[in-house]
Amino acid sequence: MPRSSVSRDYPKPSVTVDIVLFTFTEGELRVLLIQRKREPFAGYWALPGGFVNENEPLEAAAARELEEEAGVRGIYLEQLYTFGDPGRDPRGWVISVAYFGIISADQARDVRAGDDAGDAGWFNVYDLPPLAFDHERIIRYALQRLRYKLEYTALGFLLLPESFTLSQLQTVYEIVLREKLDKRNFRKKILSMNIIEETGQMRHGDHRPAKLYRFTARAIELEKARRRFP
Amino acid sequence: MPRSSVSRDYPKPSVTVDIVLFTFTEGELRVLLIQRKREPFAGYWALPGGFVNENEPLEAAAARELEEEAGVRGIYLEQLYTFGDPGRDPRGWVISVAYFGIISADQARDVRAGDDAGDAGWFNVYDLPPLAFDHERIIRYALQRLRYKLEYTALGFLLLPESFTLSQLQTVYEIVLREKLDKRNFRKKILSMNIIEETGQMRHGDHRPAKLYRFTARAIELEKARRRFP
DNA sequence: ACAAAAGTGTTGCCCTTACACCCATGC
DNA sequence: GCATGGGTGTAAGGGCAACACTTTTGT
Repeated sequence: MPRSSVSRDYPKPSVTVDIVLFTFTEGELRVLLIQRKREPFAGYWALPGGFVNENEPLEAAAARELEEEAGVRGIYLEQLYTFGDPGRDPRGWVISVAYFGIISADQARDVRAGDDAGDAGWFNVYDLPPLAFDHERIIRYALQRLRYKLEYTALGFLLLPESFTLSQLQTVYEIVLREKLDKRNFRKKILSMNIIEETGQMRHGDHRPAKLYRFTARAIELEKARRRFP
Repeated sequence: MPRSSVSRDYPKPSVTVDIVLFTFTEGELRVLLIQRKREPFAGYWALPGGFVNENEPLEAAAARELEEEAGVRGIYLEQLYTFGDPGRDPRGWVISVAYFGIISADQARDVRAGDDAGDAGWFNVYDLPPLAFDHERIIRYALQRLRYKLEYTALGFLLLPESFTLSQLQTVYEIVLREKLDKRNFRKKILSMNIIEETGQMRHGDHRPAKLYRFTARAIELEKARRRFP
């Protein structure tokens, strides 16, 4: 058998990107889904995504699809996994590079269905509608990654609005990790990381007002440093 | 712009797999490289790998390429990252799904150059020859992953022969992590994990004989459990 | 005044780290 | 007998988990 060469005329796969975009609103961890207009899986909900253009970096393709289908830009994205199992797309040989993204509750409000996509909507990740392709599996994997990142990076803040209370932050952790946390220990841990600071403002609700915090520039630098690779 | 569809005649990329296969022999952490016979980069060393066949699972493609180019089977493999930057292959649009693998010193001895590839050789990962494509970057990333796995999984054993001394194991850790470790603390830590057991044999060398250990079935189960996803 | 969430410290335990000497063998 | 790597224990410090009450506000 001759050594493979790019110039041969062997079949090539279609390559897509799919994005699992998380946010946290109304006390729920939610994923962005787009309702499919066309077969296969017309009417089903699916992850935003689409075909990669020639000579387009993969992450750029993910960012472009998010902008086209949901009208959002400047999102935190990282590569999740590449799915290439035969049969994952009934149309033929399609390899999908899945991305994982986080968007703040503030930004999530700007999401609108794009021109060339169906309706866009945010769904509770623990209560999803039937999904197209292998997208449920992709979301499960992304959720695992999100948990893991929350456990030992400072990434939780990307899910929240710019200023937030410690109780809100704790709720995010509890819902993502699906476990109850001790209030005092949680506060100690987060404060000792030096990644948040008081804004000086208070949030007034039904009861005792709560201090508002924001993430420090340092937290953002830390996360960038962690991403120096690849 | 119409929504993308598989049936359209847009260009498709070639998709390859590249495998970063590590082993540990003669006191060095080594990577398997194949010398290229053809342009581009003829004469350069490169990662084993090649084109994915139609409807072939990606990991199966990686395993097949390792067998074709190096004659080894049954290797531990996991997906590393997908590289798709424009210009990474001078022949055109090529997306590569990189895999990360570990092979024991025992198995590494069976490696031979495959029929359709150039010479195969093991290279010290800290002293690599000039590499084709972006393969140096891929190896750097794989090395980061290897370190990270060693720090909190029991995967180091895959690099060693079936039975080994604690000093050998410590050397592996020291060379992979590039840091000197305390002998007593290292032993305490490894033994407390319950992942190795004495074989009852001793290794006789120049000096005081050393107990030989093997990894327990439990260690292997632990690692499988960790891989339940995706 | 009361309901509800905000906020606050201490203790015990475990795990990690630092550290130095004797042992068994080959030559 | 000596050179060489093999093998062993302990103490101090830091980080993590468990745990309950007071404060502040809105109604």
